[in-house]
Amino acid sequence: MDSAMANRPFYSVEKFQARRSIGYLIKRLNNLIVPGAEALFADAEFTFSQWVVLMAVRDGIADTCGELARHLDHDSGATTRLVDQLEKRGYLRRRRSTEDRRVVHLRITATGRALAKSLMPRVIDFWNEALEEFSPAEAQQLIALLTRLLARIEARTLETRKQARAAK
Amino acid sequence: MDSAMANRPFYSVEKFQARRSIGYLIKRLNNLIVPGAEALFADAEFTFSQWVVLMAVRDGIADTCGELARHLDHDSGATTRLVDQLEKRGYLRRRRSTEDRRVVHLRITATGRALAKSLMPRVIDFWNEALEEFSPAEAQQLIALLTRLLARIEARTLETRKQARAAK
DNA sequence: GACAGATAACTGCTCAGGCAGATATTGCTG
DNA sequence: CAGCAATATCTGCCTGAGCAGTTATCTGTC
Repeated sequence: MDSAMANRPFYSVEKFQARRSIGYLIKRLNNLIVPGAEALFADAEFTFSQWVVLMAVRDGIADTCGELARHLDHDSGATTRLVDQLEKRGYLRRRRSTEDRRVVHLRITATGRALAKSLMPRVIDFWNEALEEFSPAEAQQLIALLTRLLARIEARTLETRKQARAAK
Repeated sequence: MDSAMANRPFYSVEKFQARRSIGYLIKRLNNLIVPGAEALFADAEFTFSQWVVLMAVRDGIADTCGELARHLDHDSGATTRLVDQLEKRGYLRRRRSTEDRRVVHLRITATGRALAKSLMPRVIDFWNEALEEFSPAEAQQLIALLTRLLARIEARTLETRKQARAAK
């Protein structure tokens, strides 16, 4: 569980192979998972992004549009439109904050909660099937490694953006 | 290295948390990696997708448009246009096959090879920095786990598509 | 308390990428 | 060898998402 010490570089120009590149693997996984998940929601006409937003609000990961956009590394404009749709269909509700009148708080409605609950088993089954040949320890490890990598790349991204802003 | 035996389900409806979901982690990583990589190529006006295509052709992962689309789990129409751009800029070349006149073979040009070579160090550095706190064993493990998961989900996707086609 | 700078949400513009259909070619089957 | 299904590529269309700019609000400074 403890993080390792600094090492010499993992990749090198000579030995690099696309197939063993994490970026390649993640891109392909994403390209498969998104439509795969959307197929699960086909009868509800639900997008994977919409699902993620609904779950993020339900689980209290994000309370406002901005937080949502930051937590999902998503454009804030696109997030606004995503929330528009979910609100129009009655799964979320917007409420202007009283403390800071710029922000709009998001809350899942009873309908939204019911929908999330009814779709959840499909998602669970999808992932359990995908992980069928993984031991619990391996699944845990995969999640832990991805989480660490995410934190690392997130920090790097913030750093880069800060530099870009300072350059202006 | 050996794969584990069948287990009871890893996820359950009660304990599911978005933050611990592999789909969520992969989506976020993808959302960070794609623009991050594109920033590396900014001066070459290169897309991450274009980079992946160029590398796939260079490394012989794919020889034709169709293979490319399959290997990257990408739309074939979009792939055509990607190749259009890379060809127009002189990085790839199309050549109609003589054995099967439907297929168009792809080959990287000297210019394309030179570009790939010149950009490679940036990509290597990006990933080595991202993996700085991972031991070589951990990095290997992450790649191995992602590869297994990819194979699994890929098989499932093919199965699903076959069923969908049979239903017609 | 006026002004500057930051932040939240939203809107118009543009474009990559997915979907469905068109065309050319091949292979299979009777 | 006629006909039909499958395959490879390409094209038109449309949606989703990123970018830049707008408005409203807040915070900090002098």
